[in-house]
Amino acid sequence: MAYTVGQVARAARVTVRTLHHYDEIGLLRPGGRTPAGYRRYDEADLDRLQLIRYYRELGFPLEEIAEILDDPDSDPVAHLRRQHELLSGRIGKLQEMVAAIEHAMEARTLGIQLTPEERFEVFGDFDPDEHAEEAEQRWGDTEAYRQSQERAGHYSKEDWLRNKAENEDWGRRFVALMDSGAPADGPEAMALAEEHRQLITKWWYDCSYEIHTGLADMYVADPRFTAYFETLRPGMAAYLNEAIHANAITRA
Amino acid sequence: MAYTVGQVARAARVTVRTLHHYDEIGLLRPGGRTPAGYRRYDEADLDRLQLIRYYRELGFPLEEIAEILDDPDSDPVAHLRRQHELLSGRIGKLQEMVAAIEHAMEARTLGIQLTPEERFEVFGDFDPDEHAEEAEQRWGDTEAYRQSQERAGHYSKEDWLRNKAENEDWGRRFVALMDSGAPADGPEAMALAEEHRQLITKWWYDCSYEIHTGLADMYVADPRFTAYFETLRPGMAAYLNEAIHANAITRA
DNA sequence: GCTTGACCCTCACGCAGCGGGAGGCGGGAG
DNA sequence: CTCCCGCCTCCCGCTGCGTGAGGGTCAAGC
Repeated sequence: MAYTVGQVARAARVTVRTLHHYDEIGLLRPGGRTPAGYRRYDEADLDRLQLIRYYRELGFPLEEIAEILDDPDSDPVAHLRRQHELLSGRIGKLQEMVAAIEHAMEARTLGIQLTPEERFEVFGDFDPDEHAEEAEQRWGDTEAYRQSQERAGHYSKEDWLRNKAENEDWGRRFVALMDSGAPADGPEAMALAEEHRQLITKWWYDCSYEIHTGLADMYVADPRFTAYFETLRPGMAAYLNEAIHANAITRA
Repeated sequence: MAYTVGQVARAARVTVRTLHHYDEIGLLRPGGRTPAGYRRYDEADLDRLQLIRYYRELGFPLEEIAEILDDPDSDPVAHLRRQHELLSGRIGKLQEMVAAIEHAMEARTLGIQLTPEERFEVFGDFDPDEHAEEAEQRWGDTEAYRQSQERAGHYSKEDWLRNKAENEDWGRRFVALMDSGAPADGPEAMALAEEHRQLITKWWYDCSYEIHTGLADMYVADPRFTAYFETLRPGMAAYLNEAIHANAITRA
């Protein structure tokens, strides 16, 4: 069974030009040609093109793909296996990016300023030694700097004010609940935790129970977030953390 | 607080040249310059660069990023929100690709040939009508074609033979179990299901319980896979499916 | 006050990975 | 025999930087 460039292009969702290019640079030479010079692709070519597409999707340069594919030491299965790993890695990285976005959004709502490193942390590993030491000199006394910048955030719009009002209203009711002595895993605390989750969903993004517990853990893990809640009411970070977890468990 | 190009470049994990480029094309103009002409970046520039990096990671061209960022109708939060959605979408797509890879690997182990469309299905939506009708003419009578190609697979190597032997051994024992009249959710069936999972892990990729049940469902959903198991022993596809599910539930 | 080394500046050319068009041949349907 | 679509081979253009060349700058140390 042989296919023309156009057929292959449509099936593989690439342009004819791309196939020409791959032919030119020797990455994917069609199995043969017709007397008139038309390219004829066979099954083996499709196999190869499939692998090429996956490697491209993963960001490999064409030359490197050619090397990988022409390596006699790796059979077709090895490629699939490898791509499986690479894809899993990519997914993990993207999930980190999602977490970073959530972190950034949460920081904004509370008016907390992130350090330059934190903003870009997710974009790659860099020498942690270099970081730990240089950070102090390069970005100044970060803690003091943060304090000064805190709540200086980047507000905008009118919605923003309503959002803030709703948040503060929720905060007052939450503090009142704590003062009442109600348990953190009781129905009232869980109700307010749920309301918190829905406030996030309403104003920011679709906050699942999983994401919500992730945020809750950050509230007690990241000192700046902890500090924020502790200023509202001592013990609030831990109390809120427990309430969110209790809520997530019973609702999910 | 102002930063030099070098500082920003290190923090954001881009090159100085890239920042120069962004300045040139107007995508990211530094907040100011020193008397000597040195670029000085401020916090707002870092904010913007962070967004740029995320959009780039998502494959947006620079010009489009500029448009998006300079759109007065979308505040900073809207960007984060948007990126959150886009990232989630990307993750979903990659997960489909992983599933496709697993599908391809499984097809290979059983010597089943995929159609050209199936190979590239994951790379984008295309008109399903066009597909359903044209597929028949363009790729020939697919069912007959598949039959003829079945088991003509792409074998290689020596490991391959050992793998095959182990698989067949497992198959014999599984058929024997079925003949014994043991229930599909009984301990022996679950033990063989577990062994199946570990064979995949040993020879192909790390097969979690989740992936395993996904495969099991494919065995009864995709007629070609069903056919394969049914030739070994009528009723085997459904029986194996149940065993795998039972195993996954009790072990996980 | 002078050197040194790390950092900054502005051109300017180059390269990958195609996009897109020009100009021309091939082939099957009518 | 003609029409039209699909194929062919140049070839120029674009994006997103990499990589110097050639030359100023600034903080540190002597």
